[in-house]
Amino acid sequence: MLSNACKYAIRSILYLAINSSEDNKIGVKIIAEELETPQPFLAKLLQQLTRDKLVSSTKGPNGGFYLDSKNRKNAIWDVIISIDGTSKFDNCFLGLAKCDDRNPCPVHFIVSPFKDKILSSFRDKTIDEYVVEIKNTNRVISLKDLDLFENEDS
Amino acid sequence: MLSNACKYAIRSILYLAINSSEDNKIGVKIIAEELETPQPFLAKLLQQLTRDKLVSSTKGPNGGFYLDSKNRKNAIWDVIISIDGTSKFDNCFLGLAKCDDRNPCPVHFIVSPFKDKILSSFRDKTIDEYVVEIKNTNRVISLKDLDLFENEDS
DNA sequence: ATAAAAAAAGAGATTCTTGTCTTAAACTCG
DNA sequence: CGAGTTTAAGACAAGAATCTCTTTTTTTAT
Ligand code: FES
Ligand code: FES
Repeated sequence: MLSNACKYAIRSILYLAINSSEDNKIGVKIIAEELETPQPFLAKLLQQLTRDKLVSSTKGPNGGFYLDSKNRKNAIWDVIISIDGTSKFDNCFLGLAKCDDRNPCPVHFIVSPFKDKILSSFRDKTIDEYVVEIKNTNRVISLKDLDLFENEDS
Repeated sequence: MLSNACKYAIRSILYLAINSSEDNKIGVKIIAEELETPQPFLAKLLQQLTRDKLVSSTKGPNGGFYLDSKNRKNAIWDVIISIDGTSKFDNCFLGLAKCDDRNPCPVHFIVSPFKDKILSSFRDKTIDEYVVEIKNTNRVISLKDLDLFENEDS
């Protein structure tokens, strides 16, 4: 559904939302290590996001990427638009030319409610709100955070 | 989620399930036209499906592809395994290394129920059963069938 | 000023997916 | 048998996605 590029970008934005500030800019190197993504490739993506004003950056020593308060008012959806475009969300799951309720493919009514949900999750919440939700519910973003509950079987 | 190749393959199987029989084999050319897919590419896919005994074929005049009663007992899931493999269904939507309920990414609990549904739709029904469902509910398979209800606004 | 640090930019390499082309093999029918 | 038809197979080509490398520009700190 999403390209690798877009997945990296979303995870970067969330990472920056949680860990960065104007006083604490983070370099590509760190971000790439934390998210375990290819470094120069991620750099390209961050450049793209910066061009589209979804993240902020400064050069030089103590420079790096961060989110200012304006950036935090955007939605994940804006990241998807910037990197992947929206076509993958509009297209039919089985590749038919059109996807709508009146000419549904065999899985349309399974796929369609899911699309709506994920869409509203990405589009109707600001990054800020997203982060609050992530913190409240202990969601994982980077890879290194995995297996948080390794030894606490429920 | 699914590759083009896999979408073509699924649509072909469904097309053959509805339109072919041992007495009515269908050539690649016709199938490719009906589904509006690149012909030689589809031929490759049908060869692959034939190797995996998901479709049947005979060469020569009046030859072509068809589904025998054994083929019809398979599931769409078998097509996906044959063409794409299952990894796309196992992987995390945001590209994290593992996808499970204990280390959920921010969208895990949105994506996960959908995966279960689509999976059971593909895995727990035979092609035969799928076709019955398609016929009962007027689902669209090829592109040419689109806009069936053009002038019957509900 | 100068040196170091970091992003920006652009060219290039690799791999994967998609798609094409050509030849071989098998089958049918006259 | 022999001509025609259709799948099978394999090599090949184009394109996109992914990833890398090098150079330039900007900023900070000394
Ligand atoms: S028509 Fe196929 S997903 Fe909507
Ligand atoms: S952990 Fe991301 S979808 Fe399950």
